[in-house]
Amino acid sequence: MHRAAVERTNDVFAAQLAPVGRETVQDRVYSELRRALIGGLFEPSQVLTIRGLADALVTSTMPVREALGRLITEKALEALPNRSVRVPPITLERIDDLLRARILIEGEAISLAATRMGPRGIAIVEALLREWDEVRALKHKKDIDREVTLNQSFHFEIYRACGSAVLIPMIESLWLQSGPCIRVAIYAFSEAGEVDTAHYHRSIVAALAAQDAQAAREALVADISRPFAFLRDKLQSKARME
Amino acid sequence: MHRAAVERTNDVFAAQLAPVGRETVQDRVYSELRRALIGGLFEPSQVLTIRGLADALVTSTMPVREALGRLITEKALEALPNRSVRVPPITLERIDDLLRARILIEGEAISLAATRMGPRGIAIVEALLREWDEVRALKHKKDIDREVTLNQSFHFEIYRACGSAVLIPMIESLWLQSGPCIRVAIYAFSEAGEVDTAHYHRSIVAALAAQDAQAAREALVADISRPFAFLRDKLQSKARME
DNA sequence: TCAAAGCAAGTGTGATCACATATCAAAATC
DNA sequence: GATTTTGATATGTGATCACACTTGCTTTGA
Repeated sequence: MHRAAVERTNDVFAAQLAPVGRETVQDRVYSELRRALIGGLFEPSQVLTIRGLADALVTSTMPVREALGRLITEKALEALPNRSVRVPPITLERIDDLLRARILIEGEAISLAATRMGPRGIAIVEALLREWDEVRALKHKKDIDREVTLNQSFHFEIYRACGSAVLIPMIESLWLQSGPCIRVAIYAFSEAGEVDTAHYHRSIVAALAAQDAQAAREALVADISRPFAFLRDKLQSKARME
Repeated sequence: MHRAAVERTNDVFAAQLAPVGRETVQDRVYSELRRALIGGLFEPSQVLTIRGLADALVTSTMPVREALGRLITEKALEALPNRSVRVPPITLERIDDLLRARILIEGEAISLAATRMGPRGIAIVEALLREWDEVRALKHKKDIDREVTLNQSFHFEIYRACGSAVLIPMIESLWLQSGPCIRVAIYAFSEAGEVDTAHYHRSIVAALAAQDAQAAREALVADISRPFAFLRDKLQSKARME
């Protein structure tokens, strides 16, 4: 076929056809497992099997085993000496360890973002906040998954502005690791009567709009510390009862 | 066989037989590739193929592809849109990004370690320093690999004392990412006449022995910043020449 | 009655095959 | 002679098979 003809063809369809994407099955499995982990769909200490997940995801074992291997290297899952793999169990030490790391790294990221996030970025996170308010307005239906997703978008929209290709994957890894814990904390919130989560987020946005890095960091620390503190108390009281 | 007979057998051999270990082929491949990456055996931008590595490591493709996948998720390698994988190229932004992250996280780790590392830990790192001096004494043979290994042991022996199961894997990931860059810097050192690396390490040990977290952090920052600064200058002057 | 042996189902690991795509050089076409 | 086409080779991906190990239950034997 002549070159001109090929380009003609491209021109005709370019506007109408969406790119079909080149995502592999493995990528989809990996993304799906990540989503499930961050969303807290798996419980701490839950054992996962390759064939079980392959059946659930309607694929063969191959993409699943590679995805599991990747999640194990980022400590989102844990390889037992039996060669079986499970969601890491919650311990007090792990909670404190995760919180400290998150404060350190996400605090740094938001400090950087405070000076680099333009009005356009601010507008986006403000829109996310409004969307969240709408979800919370119709309270009758506890759409926790939706809230988790919005919270994630809110935070990562900010972190993205820090412009670090090194820090952001680390934060993702930390969210992956704290996902199963956070889920427990969220359920605890639901039982205990929810505190105003939105308040912290509004403080964060205000600090970012003022380009006040220190205030943004402090508001963020308060925001991410709260569920961890909640979870910590819960675990301790449970430990006392036994 | 009766239980008593089994235990008799165990008693007889327990002292003589070493545990045989349960490492999989995939684990060995992964470790070997990590070693090569941290040691800078691969060059930035070098493309790696599954079958090529499998031949070089004398295994099949299966363990290699899973190891590559794991290294890609921790950003030690990079997946190109062609689906081929390469060692990430060096850019000025990436160097600054990596250095900032390393200062942040390794600085925190050594601060924690300063108060938690007992005299026993101090003795170990001092022994590593003496071993290093010996290697440097016979200077005629530039045993760079040995020095890289000793440097790694020195740093991670300290980080191990911080007691964080979250921070340490992150530091390993950062070393994996900066390995290929550092190798370039080390060669630059060799050409430019080496500055006294040992000085910084002695400062670190002194600060740790005095449990002075702030001084330890500052000495560490100086230590890890130096090769990055060197590499940075080298890249900039090369960029000017083109 | 109870512990030990044996068996069967389940699971992870590694090897191999089939297939789609990428790459690159030779050949063909203008 | 430059550009396109074509074909051979190389490479990543997914499926399937074979094997070893684990696990839990049943059967056996004292």
